[in-house]
Amino acid sequence: MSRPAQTDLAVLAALSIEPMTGYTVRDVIHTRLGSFWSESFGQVYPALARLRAEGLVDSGTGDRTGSSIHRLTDAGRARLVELMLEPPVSTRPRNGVLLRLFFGDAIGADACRRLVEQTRDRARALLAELEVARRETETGVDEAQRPYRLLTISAGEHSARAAIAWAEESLAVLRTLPSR
Amino acid sequence: MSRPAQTDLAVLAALSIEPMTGYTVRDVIHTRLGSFWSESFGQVYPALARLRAEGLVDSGTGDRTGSSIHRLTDAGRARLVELMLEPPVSTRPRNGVLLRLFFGDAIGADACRRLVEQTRDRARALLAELEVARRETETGVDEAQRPYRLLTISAGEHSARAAIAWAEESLAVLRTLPSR
DNA sequence: ACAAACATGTAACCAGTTACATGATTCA
DNA sequence: TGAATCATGTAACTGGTTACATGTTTGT
Repeated sequence: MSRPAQTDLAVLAALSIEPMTGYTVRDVIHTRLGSFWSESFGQVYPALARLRAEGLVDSGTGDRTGSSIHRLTDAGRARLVELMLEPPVSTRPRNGVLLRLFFGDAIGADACRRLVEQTRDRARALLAELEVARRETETGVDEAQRPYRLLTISAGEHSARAAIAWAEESLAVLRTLPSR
Repeated sequence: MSRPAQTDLAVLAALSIEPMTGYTVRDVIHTRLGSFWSESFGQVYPALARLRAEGLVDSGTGDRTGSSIHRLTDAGRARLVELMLEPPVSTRPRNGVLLRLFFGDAIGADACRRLVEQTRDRARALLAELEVARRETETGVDEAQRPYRLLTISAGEHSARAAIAWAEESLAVLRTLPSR
């Protein structure tokens, strides 16, 4: 995969839902894909300019003064499929909580407990969000897309439930260790 | 957290196990923390130079010509604790598999199935690695550190098992969808 | 003798965030 | 009227990877 093809993919994919402004592209990515993807405005706007220059999106004037609505061209749709079929780029892992727990003896069980509790609470919050997303998807999404969307929600649910189970087990262990 | 404090933390933490060369620092991070952390040589060597300049590590000559053994100073040990107690920096999520599955309708169930199978196979391989790590940790690690190390192994196991369960469920769903 | 592993470091590049600068529209 | 949201874009920075360049030691 060439340049910031990751961002290109996400932007083209967002536009495949429907034509929208750059602001909305970022917003859709943020709110709908937020649990597994992210883009900043600083990425989205240059990406749109690049994609427009390559003829992959076509930008018309939007509702407001100065705003533009971007829509996929046929070439853009083809490029989207092309990028989708490329092997996913896996970013190197960087889990600050696990790094700290691995060397947890240096800060003691109490400090570690707080980290684990935070992880658990975030997983719970995510699970609650996913519950909402699941309901919305089961009613408000096109039948062809629905099973795919549900797959990603299910991934989040499995992962969040695993995190909660791990956190609870870990807290039980940490309570038996010296607090430092 | 200031400059590349993430890398400083990982390097100082590695050196807290025992004094070692830069090469070994990277190797320890790669092999022992590999499932949740990563550093490249291009990060480790400049970090060591910086930490040495700040008096946080002390570098003596190693076994080979040109090699140096780095060890934590008292200031380095204090800095390590300081960094460990700072809130973990969470990197924004970027899961290429879920991004593709969300828009899976564009490439069809067959292509998605391959992605899910790959995810499942990787999780299985990780689980096997963690099994080895668990055995090594249960026998070969200092009693004070052992429970903390096991916590991180357990996190990997929970997450891998969740990924496998999700993948199997998802494959069942995908088999019912048109292949495109 | 040769390959693999150990060892160090730099330079170029790239991906991505944050902050800044600016302004329009909507709604309470 | 003022705050929140919608909207666009740039610039500086930073965190990180990859590739390059170089050489030693160990083990087969």
